[in-house]
Amino acid sequence: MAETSDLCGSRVIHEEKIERARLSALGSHDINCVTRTFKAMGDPTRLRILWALELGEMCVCDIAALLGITESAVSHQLRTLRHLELVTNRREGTILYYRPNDHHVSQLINLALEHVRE
Amino acid sequence: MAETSDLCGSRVIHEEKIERARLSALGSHDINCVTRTFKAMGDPTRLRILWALELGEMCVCDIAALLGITESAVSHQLRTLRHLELVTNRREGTILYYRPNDHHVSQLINLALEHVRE
DNA sequence: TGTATATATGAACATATACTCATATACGGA
DNA sequence: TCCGTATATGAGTATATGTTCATATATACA
Repeated sequence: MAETSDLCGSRVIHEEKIERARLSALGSHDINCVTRTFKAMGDPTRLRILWALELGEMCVCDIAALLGITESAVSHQLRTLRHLELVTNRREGTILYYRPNDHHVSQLINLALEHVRE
Repeated sequence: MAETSDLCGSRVIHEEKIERARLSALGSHDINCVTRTFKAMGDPTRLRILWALELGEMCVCDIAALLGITESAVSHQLRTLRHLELVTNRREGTILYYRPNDHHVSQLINLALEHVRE
């Protein structure tokens, strides 16, 4: 039976495991960035936008028509995705064409699909 | 200049892009499952738990000590991760040892890390 | 310069969710 | 069977977040 000690008000059964985990733990910056990325992809509207853009660039009103929601809602979500550098855009007159920013987006979605379909 | 038509109250500029996206869109079941998976990984507490477990199985109170939160909070989050089959456990007496359920978990985190570090 | 189109943004509201606290369950040992 | 340990669960609460509505900005064209 493992020894039980007490640290910071928490019971600690396997100190060496905790120490090992503490040493390889991600820094708060990494945690925040990765968390925000996953959170962004963890919303049905944003996930459907990202998946659609993998087929090719689309403008805001087309995405709105595809998803059946307002252009304002799409624009808000695109801002979130832009700030996380998950999408980027190019302007042609008054129209903004959005596309995925890098190949990680589709890789992440396909990995998650593999997971849930297994 | 592209033609503008109207469908279901939304402006539609590029009907063929919308149709193409509609045909390859993910079904609502896939969307729900993938969304829940990303949402689960989009929380700092759960992400730190998943990352720690990649080093080897840990029990609830060790995780609580590592993260500096209550065992109740850890247990609640582990339930979420269990239901999504992101983690699994084995019992040894009264102690439950948790570990990642499959290799997708670390692949997803490492991909996201690549993205935010680029 | 004035108007129309396409998108962005701010505030407000309704819902979702992460944690806490209290309590319940599961297992081992006396 | 009674007690202690380890974990699970339910209700409540504070915070976060997705959408809507109203308004602002940017570009094209007359």
